[in-house]
Amino acid sequence: MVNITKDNFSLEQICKSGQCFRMFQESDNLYSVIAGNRYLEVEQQGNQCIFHCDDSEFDDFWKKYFDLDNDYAGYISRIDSADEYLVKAAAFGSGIRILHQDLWEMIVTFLISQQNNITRIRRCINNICERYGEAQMTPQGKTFYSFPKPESLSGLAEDALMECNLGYRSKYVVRTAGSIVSGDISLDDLANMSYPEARTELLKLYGVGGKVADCICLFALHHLQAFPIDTHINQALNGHYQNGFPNDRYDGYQGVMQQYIFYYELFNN
DNA sequence: ATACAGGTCTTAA
DNA sequence: TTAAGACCTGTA
Repeated sequence: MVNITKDNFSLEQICKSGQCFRMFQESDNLYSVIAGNRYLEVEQQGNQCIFHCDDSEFDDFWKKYFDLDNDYAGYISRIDSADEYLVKAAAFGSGIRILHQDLWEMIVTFLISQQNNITRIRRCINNICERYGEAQMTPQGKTFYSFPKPESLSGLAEDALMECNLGYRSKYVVRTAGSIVSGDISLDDLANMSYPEARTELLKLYGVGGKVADCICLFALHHLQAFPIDTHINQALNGHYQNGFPNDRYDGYQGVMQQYIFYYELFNN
């Protein structure tokens, strides 16, 4: 067990924020997270958190996964006080963190996310994990499924994932898996690229456009300057930033602001 | 019923 | 180069 005190950290907000679809609310204050072959349970009450793992696993993996060493209070403090909308949005979602998630998982997840809703995206991810992932066992004897590897999906018929409810996105995922397995696109190379390089490279994948590429850059590669523009963000831009979002002011961490806006647009009544 | 979800691709001017 | 249309499917 690892017990920490942390401000600007909310499991509830992270779970709802639509960046991770392998995090589940088990009860009021208890959440579970699957990342690769790892399974974690975390409890939170106020700013007190208990991670159900040992010190070394926390230090080696989960601390980075939850971006716990980053100064989110600092990001919030630098918000233009004249920007009432952003001030409110950041206050509303002040416990959000940009997670460090697996690159391949984020590619598939955000291929599936397009023209889709969060509830259904969760179901799609669960379906492909149960159908094509590997069954794993927690020390407590609970079964969970790992995320399927590219090799597990690349050989499928292009419409095979429609049985997992992916709809027309099935062929995007199957073809993209093929691009990875063939070596046409290298996950290792992507991980070592700058934001503009990685974004350009990701756009070569079938089904990946600008918005999905930005989500992958933000949630897997941790390029915090990525600013995915979807239908909700567009609405906010039209309503509050008719001269465009002030990227210069938030240079290098626009992605954090994007998450506050996205979360506010979705969940503020 | 009908519009809409964390869009992208294809085709036609 | 830009602009409509098509696309799976559950939810409200």
